[in-house]
Amino acid sequence: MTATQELTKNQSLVFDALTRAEGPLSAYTILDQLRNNGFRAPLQVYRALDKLLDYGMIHRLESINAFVACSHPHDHGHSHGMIAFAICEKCGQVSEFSDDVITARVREWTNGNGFKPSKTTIEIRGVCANCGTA
Amino acid sequence: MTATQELTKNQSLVFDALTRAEGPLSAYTILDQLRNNGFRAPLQVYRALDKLLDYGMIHRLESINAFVACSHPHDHGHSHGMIAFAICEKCGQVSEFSDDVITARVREWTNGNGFKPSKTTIEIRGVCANCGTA
DNA sequence: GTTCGTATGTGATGTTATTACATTAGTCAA
DNA sequence: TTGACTAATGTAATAACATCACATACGAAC
Repeated sequence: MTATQELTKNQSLVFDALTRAEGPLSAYTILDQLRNNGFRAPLQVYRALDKLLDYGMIHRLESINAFVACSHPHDHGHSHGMIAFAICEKCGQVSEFSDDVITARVREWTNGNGFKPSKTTIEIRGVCANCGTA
Repeated sequence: MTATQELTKNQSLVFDALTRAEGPLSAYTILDQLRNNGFRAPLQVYRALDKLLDYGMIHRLESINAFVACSHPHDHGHSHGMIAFAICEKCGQVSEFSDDVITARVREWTNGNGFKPSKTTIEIRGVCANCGTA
């Protein structure tokens, strides 16, 4: 799965909504935006979100219960490491970055403790440069 | 706020419930455990949790909507850095650690990007050593 | 004792996510 | 073409998590 064309109808609608938004959306916000496209129930959104997460095309922001389109569309899994998110609590903007040192350091801990990681969440909430100076 | 004695009645009850548990509990699980102590409504739990979070005596695990007693009771704020959690998806056990390198690396990013962090979440979900070998 | 801040009690409501079950559509093989 | 299988979808109900609004009680300061 590498291109939007291979998505199903519902998956495309949800992915497009997230891409248009340029910021995180809750599942229910997506649902409301897609009512004109025939969406009636939360499950239609959640099912699409699950697949898009599988495909690495979107991310879930655990600390705010919202979803955002991946900002590195040509590197879906960020194959080399974990991703960190900086979430502005004023404007909602999300910056996505990955850091090899952090990745290595986390892996050190998990290796040293016999812990098999499946998913790692790194989320920094605060105020972005724009909102901080304004 | 440094000792359990200074907590209010509800705060003590909630904190004790979390301490007894030796693992994360959801707000509603705590509520159910405290019904015999006069708890009737979620807000009683959430208010106590908010305070305990303020005091640094407990942590909130964003990725599983649960709360856990701080495992470093003599260093409530882990004053020097951010805390990471390794959460076992089999047995629910949570390991808490802090890593200066990760802390520094995150701070580098935020400084470099003019981002003022207020709260940072690092949660590793996976399978702990015990559950992995069993 | 009045005032004020903090804590508490209670019901209703808001928000996020899942379960259960029915239906539709596509694929592949006999 | 039919049948069997799998993936996607539709829908209603419910579960799980969290907050709002308002009333009451308690304790310290004056």
